[in-house]
Amino acid sequence: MQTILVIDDDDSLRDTIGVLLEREGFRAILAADGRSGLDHAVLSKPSLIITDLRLPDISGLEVCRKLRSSDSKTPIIVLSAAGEEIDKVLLLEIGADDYVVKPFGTRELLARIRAVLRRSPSEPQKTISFADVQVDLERRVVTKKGADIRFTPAEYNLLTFFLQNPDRALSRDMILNSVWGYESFPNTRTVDAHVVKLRQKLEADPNIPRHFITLHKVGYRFLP
Amino acid sequence: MQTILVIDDDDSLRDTIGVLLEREGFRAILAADGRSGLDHAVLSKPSLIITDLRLPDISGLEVCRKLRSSDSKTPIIVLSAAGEEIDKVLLLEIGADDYVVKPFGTRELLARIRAVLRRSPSEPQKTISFADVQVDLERRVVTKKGADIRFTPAEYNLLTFFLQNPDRALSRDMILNSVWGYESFPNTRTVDAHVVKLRQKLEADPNIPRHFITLHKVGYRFLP
DNA sequence: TCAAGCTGTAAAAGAATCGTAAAAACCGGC
DNA sequence: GCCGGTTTTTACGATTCTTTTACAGCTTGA
Repeated sequence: MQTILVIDDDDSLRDTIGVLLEREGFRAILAADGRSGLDHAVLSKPSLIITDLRLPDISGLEVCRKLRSSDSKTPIIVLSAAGEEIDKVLLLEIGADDYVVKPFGTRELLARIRAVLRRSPSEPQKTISFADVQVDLERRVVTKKGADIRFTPAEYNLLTFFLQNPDRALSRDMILNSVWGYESFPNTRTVDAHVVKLRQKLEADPNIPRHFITLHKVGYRFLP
Repeated sequence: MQTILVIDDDDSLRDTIGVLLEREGFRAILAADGRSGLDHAVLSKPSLIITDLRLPDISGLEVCRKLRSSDSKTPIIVLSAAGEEIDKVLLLEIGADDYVVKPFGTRELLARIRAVLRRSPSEPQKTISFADVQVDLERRVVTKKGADIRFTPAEYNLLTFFLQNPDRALSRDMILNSVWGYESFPNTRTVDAHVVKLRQKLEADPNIPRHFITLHKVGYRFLP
């Protein structure tokens, strides 16, 4: 799933865009000013950043500049109020990929977003995280509250499978097929044994699992 | 075939659009006011909804809001009279996907319809709903008025069986065969016991069932 | 109308599944 | 072959679900 960061100080507009994005299958991260926007840009590694030009602290232009000084790739769409003077050349020079004038319709904004994302194909996700847990798919390392946690290969495979299928009812057969492969068919309790390990290593209280949920007679469900 | 719901109080315009749509291979459902429009939206699960902004009872905006509160995906195109002011941000807020200003040509409307449908490809049915109840097949979750309701596996299986066979006389034997499998033949009262649970959890008044109907000496019938 | 047979329903009895630790089997490298 | 680590199986108490039971209230048709 692609993440989009929205920086705008207009609460209702920001939330509206957030809802719209989530409805369209994006993950939306919202920031009300330039500073926190930049923080989120670094922390969450969004696939796209949408920023208002006029922000309470740093201007949108400045946000672009700062972003570009550390990260040259993430595409940026700039929002500007109607009538606000926009120096298109300056914008593009600074590294904005597109701009949209308020007020705009869903169609227009989404079209711009899709166009920009299409031009800069997003790289496969390198890390996944939930709660206080981060999984670095490239280094194959799991950390909880910053501390490394060792996972055996089977545990790690099961964990990433859960992460890639959040909030879905997963039967033991589905899990065995996907994680263990079609050939091998170990006793079904194998899955349970491994889920226990995941809970012990990742749940705040393994007795009251909040992420790895049992679906009685069905299987399990992972909730981020 | 894709179904399109048209809500407009102008009889001739509504019928014109209906004819146009059918000529283009869509199934058209027509509603003259907001209330019946919402009813059709729930019952017929259209792929797209076209609604006038000004309606005799509920405004088009309100229709959008109500729709979005239960269903976030079905795209909406709003029609507005010429001169009528449209706040684009507001449209976006309530989740309209596009708008067309009257008077418009058939070509334009069709183009908008196709564009919107292209953006939201109809996915295989992942949820089933009736009245104020929604069943998410992928998450295996049942909600009533938005609130989660827990179902045991047998209850859930029975429920989905009813949902897939609405308005049909279902004998206890048919139900046992389909839901419990051919082998096992528990005492027939098992079905009754589970129907009781469904009623308790889903009927407004379990004493006066309106969805899970008893057919004396036969079995049951599910009415959406 | 009345009796015989159905159905509604709570609660008891009975089954099945799950959590979990610990034992057994496996596996690759030395 | 042995060793350390990993994976699978096993076993059993705890938990949850399913079926049966029992009785009251209904429906049906003579």
